[in-house]
Amino acid sequence: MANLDRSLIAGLDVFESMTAADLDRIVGQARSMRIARDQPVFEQEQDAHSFFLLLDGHVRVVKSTPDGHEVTVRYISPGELMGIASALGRTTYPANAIAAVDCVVLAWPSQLWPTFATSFPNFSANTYKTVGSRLQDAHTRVIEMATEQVEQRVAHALLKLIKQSGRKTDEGLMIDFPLSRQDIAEMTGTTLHTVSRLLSAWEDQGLIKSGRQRVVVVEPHKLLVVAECRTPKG
Amino acid sequence: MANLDRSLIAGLDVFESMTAADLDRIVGQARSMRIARDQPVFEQEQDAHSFFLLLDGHVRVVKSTPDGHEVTVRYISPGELMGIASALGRTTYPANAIAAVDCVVLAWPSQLWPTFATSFPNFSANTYKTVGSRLQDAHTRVIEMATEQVEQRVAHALLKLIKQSGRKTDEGLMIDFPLSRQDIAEMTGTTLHTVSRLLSAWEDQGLIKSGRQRVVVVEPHKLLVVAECRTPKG
DNA sequence: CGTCCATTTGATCAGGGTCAAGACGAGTGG
DNA sequence: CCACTCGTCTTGACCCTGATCAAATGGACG
Repeated sequence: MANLDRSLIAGLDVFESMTAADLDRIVGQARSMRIARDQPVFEQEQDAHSFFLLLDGHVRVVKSTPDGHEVTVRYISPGELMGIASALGRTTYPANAIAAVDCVVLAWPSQLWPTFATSFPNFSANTYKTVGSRLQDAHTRVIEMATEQVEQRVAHALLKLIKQSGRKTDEGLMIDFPLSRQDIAEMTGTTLHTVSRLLSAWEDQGLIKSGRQRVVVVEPHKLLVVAECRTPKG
Repeated sequence: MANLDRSLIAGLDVFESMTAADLDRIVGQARSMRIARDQPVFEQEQDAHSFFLLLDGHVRVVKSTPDGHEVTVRYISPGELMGIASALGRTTYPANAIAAVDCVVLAWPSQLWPTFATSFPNFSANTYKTVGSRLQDAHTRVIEMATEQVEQRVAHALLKLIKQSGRKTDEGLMIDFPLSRQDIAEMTGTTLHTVSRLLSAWEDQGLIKSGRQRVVVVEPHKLLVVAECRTPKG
């Protein structure tokens, strides 16, 4: 619980242009936690006692519907905030956050937020900028779901994932956490069957390589052509 | 441009628990504008010079895609903020805002936001609460698009509209601004043809009455049954 | 009275969901 | 080290929802 150093968070976007002293004050009130793969960081409808910063790993944010569907809202990468319900006046978390791999997170009690917001206006502004871009992302997804074919949505989803979590390998850009066909289906509003067919077709065309819970994009450029292909409705 | 009184905004959610003096200071820096029906309040990609409060009327917020699609993000009702890009660190508006009927709005220059945020913490917190619920709405729509049939999405859309803009009449709850089949289609990611067929069917069943750009929900309860009907995928 | 736009309705058809079955690979326990 | 099991992935066949194409109807307004 001790020995947290400001070097953990210095350099991250949300802490941009803050003094070392402020970073110390912030980090000093955090506790760090390890979350094992497939374990929740926080859960939908739970009391939002803390907000979090992902230091290492990848977290999947999923909303469950009453009728048993799961829709993946986004993946969180290292350096990103999550569970910031308190900054938006909510008292419960709106979704489940599941560790896609073993993770390390920092956690602050939610009741610190009002103090942080007034004491560190830069931090506050950067946080709301994050919120703004997530709102933007959500609207983009609504638009994709409304106007694009499944093939384009899946292509866009893969491109987004390699942009935010792509790791260069000799074969191409690998998504560096386990990602099943089912996971992709939950991101794009389709079924694992359709995703499987699409990935198989793309593999035949040499656009990607894939295996069990693993996807490598070999030809991002050509995949982008698929994603932007105009065969819309309307 | 003068004669703006705090009574215009007192009592609105976003100005909850603020003093008369603060309301005066805020309203004193606004200018009021009339926007004629079908005219823009602000436009996508434009420099976000101002943020707005809708005093009277209804505004449709629409995103246009490069390939000519239009997706309606939400309708704004009197008392709601809009164009608050500046509060989220954006410099341009993310969407078009079109007056669905003749409107009256208050406008503040965007550069006032940082001052407002620090001077009126209640106003700031309430604004971010609004942002939070819009993020929530956006995610709800993603989930609807991913898991529901068109019929259920259209039913949900109508129910949302009567909840936020329903006016009681002797026939039922009327959506009190012009709303075409095309408008409903743009909210739900379908076509005007499908919407027309659904509304016709519902009219035959006595759930609604409708006409040119006009929808009255006669049996909200039964419509809710349609909206919640479980015939999902997965 | 004529024009324009919103709406209705029918016919067709394909994208992709559903159902079904099997193959593959990883981890486990004997 | 091997057999077994379980979860992921693949692939085929079928069919339904809802998009597309086409055309007619009906108000509203000048």
